[in-house]
Amino acid sequence: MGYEYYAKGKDIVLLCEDFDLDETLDCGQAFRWEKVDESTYKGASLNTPLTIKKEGENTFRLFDTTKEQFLSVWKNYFDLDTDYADIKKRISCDETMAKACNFAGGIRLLRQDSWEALCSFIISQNNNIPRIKGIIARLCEHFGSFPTPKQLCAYTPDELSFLRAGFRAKYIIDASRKVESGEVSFERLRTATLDDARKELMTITGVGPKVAECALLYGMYRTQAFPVDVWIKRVMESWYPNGLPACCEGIEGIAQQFLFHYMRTFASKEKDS
DNA sequence: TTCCAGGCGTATC
DNA sequence: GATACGCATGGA
Repeated sequence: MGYEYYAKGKDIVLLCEDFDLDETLDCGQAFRWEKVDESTYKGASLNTPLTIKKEGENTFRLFDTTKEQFLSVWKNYFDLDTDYADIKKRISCDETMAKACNFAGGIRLLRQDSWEALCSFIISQNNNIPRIKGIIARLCEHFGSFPTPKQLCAYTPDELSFLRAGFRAKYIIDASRKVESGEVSFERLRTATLDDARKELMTITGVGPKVAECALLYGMYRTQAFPVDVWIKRVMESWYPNGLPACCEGIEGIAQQFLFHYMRTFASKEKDS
């Protein structure tokens, strides 16, 4: 288990199992990654950019990355200290879960910045992925990197019209104000009960049950959080009418990632045939 | 043209 | 507390 890494020139070479770039970076949990060729993604976490390329089976290159950057940013972001082989083994307690884990075995739950994730999922509501990515790209371009709550709360919705975020502009401003003032505290959200954390997030205008759940799972690594969208609704209706199996307890959100991917591909194949 | 996209706020009952 | 409807924008 685990991973290894070493510096090679200006880059970091990473040896890591259970890691697929498409399944992890292009699956709707993060919106700043762009596929630049068959094996390479370019993106960022907050203000740290990265180009990462798959160079071989379980081998990746992180371009222009120091050991310090790798240890302080990317090791955590890609959740490298978590043993996904062990997780998949644990949650493969019935045929459906086993198939889902086997189908997209390289999914990892990213440990994204809390603010960046909250902001991104506010933008995601009633929206499609290309547009979500466009709005976030314009946001980062305007501020030079992902804006802090302090930077954003100085703006009015009109001044953010360049984002073309529509009715969501006022929502991200309200979020920035509540985070900046401490009315919403990520430190609290990470340690509070899940229900208290949900309630606190939903004091933000434009944050309902779905966005709160996504922020908790993708931005605070609250692995019990379980966002239910149309795909997961289908999963539950057709495969788990009585809820997820007990082996998923505590990591329902990670199980959700595997099931989401499995159902989407399953459904598109049904459509083709 | 109309519909829809990883929803939410508001009005109404 | 349940249900319908509008909402900005842009691609299909």
